[in-house]
This record gives sequence, structure tokens and C-alpha cells, in this order.
Amino acid sequence: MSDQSSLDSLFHLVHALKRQLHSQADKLELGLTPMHIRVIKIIERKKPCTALDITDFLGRDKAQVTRLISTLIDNGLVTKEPNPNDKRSQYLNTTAAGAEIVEKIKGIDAETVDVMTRDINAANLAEFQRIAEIMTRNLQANNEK
Amino acid sequence: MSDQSSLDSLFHLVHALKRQLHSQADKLELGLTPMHIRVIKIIERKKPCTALDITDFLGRDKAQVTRLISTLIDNGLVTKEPNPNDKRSQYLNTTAAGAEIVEKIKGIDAETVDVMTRDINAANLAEFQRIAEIMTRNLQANNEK
DNA sequence: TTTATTTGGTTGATATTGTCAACTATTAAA
DNA sequence: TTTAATAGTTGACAATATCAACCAAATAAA
Repeated sequence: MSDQSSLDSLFHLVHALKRQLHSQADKLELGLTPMHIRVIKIIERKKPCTALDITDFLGRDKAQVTRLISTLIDNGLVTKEPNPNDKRSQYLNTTAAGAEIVEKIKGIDAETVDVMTRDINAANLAEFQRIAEIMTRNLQANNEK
Repeated sequence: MSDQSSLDSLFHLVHALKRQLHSQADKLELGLTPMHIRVIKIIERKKPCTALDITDFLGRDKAQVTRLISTLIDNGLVTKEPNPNDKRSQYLNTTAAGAEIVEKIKGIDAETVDVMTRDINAANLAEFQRIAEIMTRNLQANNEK
């Protein structure tokens, strides 16, 4: 299979999704970017959470993650405490304000998924997700060699 | 449907794809970025092509497209001639060197699609593409209101 | 037809995302 | 115990993206 149009479809989806995330972030009116939102969600989900957990989940550079975390801390949404198991590392937690915002984000996320998956039934959506995951693995395997 | 994991799957795919495109661009060793590659492909495909055709297809800001085109011209891959139908506009064409590079790109693209869609049969891939297009339309409709 | 508006494109400024390299401090391995 | 690996930070910078202001040409409205 070497059909250019499958790539184009995906590019268009990526771009539409990016815009959606950006307008989601604007809706919060907190000066947060889509990546900040992803990070605070991860912290809330797996707290206590280290910076490494985030770089692993996102597959991003540590430098970027450090900076994202530090703005969340500056905004009083996240705290950083010593990690008792490793003095190089810190545990990240959401503050009360942060947790509140994550709740709001969950609502907005659900809206996005609702909008995006309108007229797509659960079976098709599951299939889409399954294929997306295979593609991701295929690309990752290729990038690593 | 309000499943966070469908978004995460898509984010991961986006990121893996971005890296793939970047390494594709590096492989060409021409100092071109993934977006330059997308633009020259569009020009080759629908030449003669105006800047507006490109902004429409990509859904990007005119400013970005202007700059992408101008580096392609600086690199001798694309030419700009007056558009006989509209003096505000110019026709873009690939040069011989540009056309050659587009051929090379086609080969590399085909590889990417091959890698990405490994172990995914044609029917599943078509289904994936169909759903991606529905999602894109859903998001675009939402962004416009 | 003259004015007003829209359109195609350019330029400047700036935000977001992302990576690389160099570095510190701590931990683990030889 | 010297060495190497790991967690995180900082600086520099590339790639992508948008907004606003602007020019010149084209279209619509008066």
C-alpha cells in the first residue's frame, strides 16, 4: 500500500485536532497551552508522579517537560515534593486548584471526543483506535532502527 | 463516547508520525522541512498552482505558505510566474530539480506508508481513513461555529 | 464611473512545540 | 572506589503556526 491520500487524511485530522485543542485551552482562560493541559492531566491521573513518568508517557524530551511542569507550578496548579526513594527526583502532585481544573478539563475533553466522534459508532471507533495503535508501533519501531 | 484513551492514541500517533516525517526530510539532505516537502508535492500535483491553492489544501495561514514557497524558490526547486488571469497572483511550478526531488519524495512517502500500515489490510486501512475523514469534518464544523 | 470592499500575497512580530547539548547531583555498576 | 548511568535543569535554537498591518489588483456597490 503506498497511497498518498491516507497520509493526507491523517495530516488533515492532525491539524483539525490541534486547532480544537487550542480552542479548548483558550476556553479555560488560564493561559495554559494544550501541552500544559496534557501534563496536568497526567499528573492528576498517576500522582504521585515524577517528571520521568511524564516524559515516558508523552515520549517528549525532558527539557520540554521540565518547562511545562515549572509553569504549572508557577500557576499554583502543581506542587513538587522530594521523592523519598530518590533524591534526584521529585513527586509531582496537583494542588486543590489544579485538581479543580483537571475536573473542568475532563468535561471539555469529553465534549471534544463527543464532537469528534459524532456519527461514529463504538465498534468503528474501537477499530480506529486499534489501527492507530498499530500504526504508532510500526512507526516507533522504524524510528528506533 | 467520552473516552480519554481515544485521544491519547491519536496523540501518540501524531507524535510518531511527526518524527517519521522529520527523519524523511533529513534523508533528503536538502535542508527542507516536512512542511516544505508537503508544499512542493502540492505544487507538482496541481501545477500550475497558486499560493491560495496551497493555503486551501493545507488549511494554513497565508503567511506561513508564503514563507514556505519562498524558501523553495530560493533553493531553485520552484518558480513563480505571473498568473495571466489575475495580476495579484502567481503561478507556481516545479523546476527540473524540483520535479526530480518530488520523485524522490514519492519513493520515500511510499516507504513511510508501507512501514506505517504494515500488518494492516486494505479494508482496515480504508476504514481508518474513512473515520479519520469523518473526525476531521466533525472537528472543522465545530471550530467554525 | 467613482468609491468601497474584497481578495491574493507579503512582512513583522510572536507563541507553541520540540530537540540537542552541556551541566549538576544522585544512584547504581564495575 | 572509580565509573557509568539516571533525574532533572538550563541555554540555544529549529519548525510550525497565527495575528495584524499592509500593498496592489480585482470586484461590487453607489
